[in-house]
Amino acid sequence: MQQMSNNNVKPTEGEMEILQVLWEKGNCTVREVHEALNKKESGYTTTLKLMQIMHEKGLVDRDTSAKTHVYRALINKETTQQHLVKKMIDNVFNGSAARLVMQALGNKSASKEEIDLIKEYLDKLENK
Amino acid sequence: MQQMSNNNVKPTEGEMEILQVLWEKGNCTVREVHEALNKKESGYTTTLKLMQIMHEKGLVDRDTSAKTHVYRALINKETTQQHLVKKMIDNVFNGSAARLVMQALGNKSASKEEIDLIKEYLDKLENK
DNA sequence: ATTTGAGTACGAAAAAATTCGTATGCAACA
DNA sequence: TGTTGCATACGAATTTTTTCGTACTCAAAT
Repeated sequence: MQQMSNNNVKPTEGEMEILQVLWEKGNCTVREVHEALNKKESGYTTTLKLMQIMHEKGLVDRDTSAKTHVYRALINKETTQQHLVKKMIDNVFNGSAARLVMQALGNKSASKEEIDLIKEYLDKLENK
Repeated sequence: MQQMSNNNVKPTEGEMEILQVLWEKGNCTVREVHEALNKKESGYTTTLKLMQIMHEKGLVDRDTSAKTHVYRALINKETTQQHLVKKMIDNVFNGSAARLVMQALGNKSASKEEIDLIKEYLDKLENK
């Protein structure tokens, strides 16, 4: 079979950084990804290898028709984020979403714009 | 010196689980921790070893006056949570606290009470 | 035609994290 | 006095993740 649900696959931290770039920029070459996350100490082939492994795991797909391959994320951004957030809520905030939220806001000095955005969102949430 | 700020130390995932228990329950023996997180496949000495390593790293302290040692977390819960949240925001939500918040709320169907709590909190945040 | 540069493939080393086996101490108790 | 049960200590094996070295290919420029 090609590959069944890969939603059970848990990306490592390094893989997450790469997925991040792919989600952000859309399709990318290895070099583009490597430059986007300009890790101080880490060679090009490291990024390459990581992306090859991700391909084996079914986390990304790639177009190999040209010499320089082009990668794209296969797993869903929102779903993956959701998993991670849920894990953090359980794991770090004893299951309380509210506590995570406050921590996130208090700490990160969110801008007024961001805060308004969130309020709006909360209103919508409440009215349904 | 005793030990300087250990806030640079980044707990591993396994260590986080243990810290969680220590923060929750206060001081604990190894057995108590091991039972609290009843990992399916993982022996008692694994938990013991992990906690010993955490002691070396300065993540926990322990009272060895009795035969059965009693551990307590040395690093601060809020500070640690803050670090983790910040990392997640940067790493997974492209620096947007708001996006993490919405993900956390949308997903976890927070109760009306929780939502109100958060709104209140936001108002306070905005007014200073 | 050669050289050069940018790309992939991939084994294997290195580093990090987890897990376990076994030695040993000690206290309770049969 | 054993013997049994829980506890620590700790080296070492295992597993997971990251990193790199090197070989090979191909196209473009010399």
